Amino acid sequence: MQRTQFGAMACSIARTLDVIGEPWSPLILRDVYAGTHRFEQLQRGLGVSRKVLAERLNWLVAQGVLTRREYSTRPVRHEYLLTDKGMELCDLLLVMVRWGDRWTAGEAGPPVLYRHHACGRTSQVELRCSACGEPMHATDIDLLPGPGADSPDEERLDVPDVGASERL
Amino acid sequence: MQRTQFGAMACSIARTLDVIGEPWSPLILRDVYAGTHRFEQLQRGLGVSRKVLAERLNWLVAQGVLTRREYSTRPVRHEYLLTDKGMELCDLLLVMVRWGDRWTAGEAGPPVLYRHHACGRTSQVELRCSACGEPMHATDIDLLPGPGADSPDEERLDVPDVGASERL
DNA sequence: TCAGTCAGTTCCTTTAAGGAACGCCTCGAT
DNA sequence: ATCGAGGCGTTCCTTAAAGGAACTGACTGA
Repeated sequence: MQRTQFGAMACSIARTLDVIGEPWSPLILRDVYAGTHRFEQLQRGLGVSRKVLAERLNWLVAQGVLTRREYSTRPVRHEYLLTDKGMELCDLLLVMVRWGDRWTAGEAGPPVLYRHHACGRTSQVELRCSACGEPMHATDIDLLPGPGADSPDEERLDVPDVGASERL
Repeated sequence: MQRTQFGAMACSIARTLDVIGEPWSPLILRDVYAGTHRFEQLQRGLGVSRKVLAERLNWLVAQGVLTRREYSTRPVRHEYLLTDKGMELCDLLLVMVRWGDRWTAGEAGPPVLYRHHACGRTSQVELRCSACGEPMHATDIDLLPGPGADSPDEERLDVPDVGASERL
């Protein structure tokens, strides 16, 4: 498949995809978050091939999203736990859940409900502006080049410039 | 690659991935959101192969995330626009941006800034509970089986049961 | 008439996913 | 002590998908 590496792009979306964009990675994250920490359980629960699971776990550990913790010496056995970095990635899962619930759940309704500790109620996440606290959606936003933008280009805001050769 | 279909799983994350989980799809969505609507521009901006771009665009149109609008008869030319369903998917991009900015941007800082129309300030999205309005993160949540759950299993909450044969 | 634009499509090569088998270590029962 | 099962990978082969370049086809403008 010889897949393009997204990590080098000057775009936080591409760089996030570099970390969890591979097939299965978000589902592995979901299961670890939901309490499945061991290789065998993950493999059976997901139905993913052992080869891919091993690759993904190594990658996620290398990226600092998961940690490997020894839960048994002799034989040495590890389990996989979320780091802070990984736990924050789970916020992304919550937003995926909201969209999936809204647009793909259909008649049956959402397969999982989320109860908020603070208020004890079953609810969903909502996106709000960190500055004013009002709802903030993709429609309510202007894009501006930030300090990490790599090319002061015309109107191409977050389009990566990897090749940097054919400009046009 | 003979990839597993996620769409059939009883999990909103898996079903969302089925829609935009393929490589390039989120970046295509990003560019359409940022104002790139035509095949040629998308292809050049992303550096994706034309074959894959055509496949992805067809899929996203089929899923109702994008619409094809004719902007020229003779020759017939279409441009790609976000539907409401697609625009709501962009919320997901905003959350990816926040994580990417925080964990992958490094020294250079975020490549793109977001200005909130309502308050005019440059800010980020924040996740809050739709019921009580307080911050709501993956750490603040309990998972409960919902109406759309497919198997009243033990503790495996949102793990799909596609095989349904090997239970253990 | 000829180059150029735009949107795909086709073909070939390379790489990744699926899936099954195997390897290795250890514990527990016979 | 021997056998089987649990747990965690690794290896191998097949199949499918990504990359990339070339090609088609309908137009435009010089």
